[in-house]
Amino acid sequence: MKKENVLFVVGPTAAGKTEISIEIAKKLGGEIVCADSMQIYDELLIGTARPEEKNLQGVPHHLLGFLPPNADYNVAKYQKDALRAISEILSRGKLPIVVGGTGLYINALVYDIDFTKTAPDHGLRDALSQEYDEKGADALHDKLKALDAQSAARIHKNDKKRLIRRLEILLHHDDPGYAFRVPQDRFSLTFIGVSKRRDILYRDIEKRVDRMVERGLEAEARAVYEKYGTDISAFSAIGYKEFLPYFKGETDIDSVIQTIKRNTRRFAKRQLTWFRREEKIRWFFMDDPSSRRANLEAIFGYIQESMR
RNA sequence: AGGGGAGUAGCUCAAUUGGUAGAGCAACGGUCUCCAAAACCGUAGGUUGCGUGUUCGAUUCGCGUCUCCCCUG
Repeated sequence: MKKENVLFVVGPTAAGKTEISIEIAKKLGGEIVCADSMQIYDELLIGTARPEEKNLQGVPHHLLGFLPPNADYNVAKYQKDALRAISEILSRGKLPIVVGGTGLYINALVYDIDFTKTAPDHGLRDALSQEYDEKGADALHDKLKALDAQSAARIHKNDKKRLIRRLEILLHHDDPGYAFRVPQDRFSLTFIGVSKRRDILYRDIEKRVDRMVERGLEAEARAVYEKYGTDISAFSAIGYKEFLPYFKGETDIDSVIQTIKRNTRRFAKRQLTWFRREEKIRWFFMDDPSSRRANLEAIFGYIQESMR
């Protein structure tokens, strides 16, 4: 039986994924599934560059702004939600187009990862965290080495979060051998990478941040801050957390804007690093707005060829 | 013009009594399987403005020169 097609549109922030994915959806009869860890939250509109309703052009979008900012969310939940959205879209005979720049969320759909047998144990995590702080990084890292040398080699001792998570899994299942990065085989996947030459991407990031500020980013960040405080994962979004010192009167707005630009640039770089590893991605560079049409044609061509 | 101060990494600045240069930011590479716009690791970069003198040895001291800043005219 022929596997069903799922299209992925990935790439760094500010490269133009949103616009292109809508064009693809219109042309191929698709529906979009958000794979962006911050655009899933409601009330973060400007700063996450979430497409506005009026710009969706009738293309159905899923998992976009569907959670309150104080929701407790993670990859495991995302995987479940996204897979459900994908099945629903397929059942309507439409093409699912997963669009976003959150590599981990993408991987939860691309690789065969079962989160259900490794549910988080917060008590154990706290205990391990305390042990890490008291006995030092080496102590926990040695512990991991004894249980699973392979993971220990991959996880740096200072990477507290992963160290603890890995130990958590191992202490719950004494089987250290788990398959890492095994491709899923339910769907036939096609990957479009949308990017720009580095200097152009950086320039466009700065322009976009300036535009966000003009559109009222400060007020939006303040509203989220006053309503939910800082202790929610949504407030770790770039474009929000940077306002904290400003709200406390410790710095001026210009330095906030500079920091947002800097953090966005760093973020884009990390995204590029992440996706660089995926060899199946076919990259398209949107450096020049005047060649937009030609790029779209090339993308359509590639999709057609790939999904045959 | 005179007096004073400063020239060191792309930027802002360090460098104990002279022992051939460090940090933050920026840049670049990488990791990533339940907070991921998070968290973490790493790399590179400088004829210390230029010339000259003293010295075993000069970013450091002397002289000259160029540039910038401040003050006075």
